[in-house]
Amino acid sequence: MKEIRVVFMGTPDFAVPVLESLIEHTHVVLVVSQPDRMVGRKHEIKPTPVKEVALKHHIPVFQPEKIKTDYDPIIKVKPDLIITCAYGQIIPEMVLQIPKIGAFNVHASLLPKYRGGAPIHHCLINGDEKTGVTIMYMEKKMDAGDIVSQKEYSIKKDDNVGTLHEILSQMGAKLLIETLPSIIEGTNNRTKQDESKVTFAYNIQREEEHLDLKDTGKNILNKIRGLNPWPMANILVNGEEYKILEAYFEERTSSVPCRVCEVRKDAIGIDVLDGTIYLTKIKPFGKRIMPVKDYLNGVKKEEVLKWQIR
RNA sequence: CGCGGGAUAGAGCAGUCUGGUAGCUCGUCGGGCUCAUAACCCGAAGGUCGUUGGUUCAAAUCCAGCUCCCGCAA
Repeated sequence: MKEIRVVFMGTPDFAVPVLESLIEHTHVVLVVSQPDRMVGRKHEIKPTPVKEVALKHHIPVFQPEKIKTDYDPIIKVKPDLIITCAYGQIIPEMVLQIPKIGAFNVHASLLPKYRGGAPIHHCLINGDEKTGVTIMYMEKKMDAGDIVSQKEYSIKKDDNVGTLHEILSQMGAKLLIETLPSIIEGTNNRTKQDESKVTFAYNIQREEEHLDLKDTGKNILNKIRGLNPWPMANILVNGEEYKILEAYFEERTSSVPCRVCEVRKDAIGIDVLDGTIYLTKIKPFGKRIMPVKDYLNGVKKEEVLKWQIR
């Protein structure tokens, strides 16, 4: 596959293993990534993770503001293949027609479930038992192309966004390399997505990060898991935003939602609809992430029992 | 020059306003109690109070610069 000329389009960490595999097995002639953005508190501009890898391997990088109108460099390198993974911009049909063999995408869900930018978060929030990765044809419509190959993953009880992200990005890279020979030979599978089973996983909105303590313990735990370690679920304590990273749940018949009912040695118990959520890892306002055990070393138990939670 | 919070023992914090012997809760180590323990009791080690300079008889504390961390906003 070394002679296959590939243009890779991707931006965040998730795309890095895919790019690295492509570099190892094919001839990556150009990397397309989002423009460098200001990140952090100061005016620091950081290259995207994908760009860093490209630079390390001395591969040219192209970072158009608008791929919709600005794609000449892709034409110039005469690619056989375009591979995308979490690029971050809608890619116009004109670009998809450039490569001789075709344009393919690596997506972190079992399509047609969870089209969109945050499939990992949504499968955890919904409490799914399995997810996976999909290699599919690129189409004008987002994540709607025909499926070439898929691989499933059984979600473990202690998986969160961080662990799934890691696992699925590796899995996606591996599946792509396994699938590539058939794509190059033209012997690959091509299955239409069942439109009746399509669901969407849009990016998480700021308001969705807030925990509804009148919900069931199970739903709340799923949400905590599905937002950990990024962007993190939160509650308001005395008007300040506390992030919740880990918790466990105990069922209880009589509970008054939103109230701190118990302070244990290493957990803070808050009543929800059908029991008590015990917080074990939090990020207090203005502080860093810490186990609740550490947090309790520095505050009085009585103060915690007086928390006004919303 | 976008706005704000912070840095004190391995961890989480108090002390700073009003300058005068370095504290609390944990953890660690040693000993005791116990059939036993993550429980309880006794004891110990562990800090140039982020960094540099200034004021002062005396600075964790007051003043100024710098570094790093954390939110918000982008």
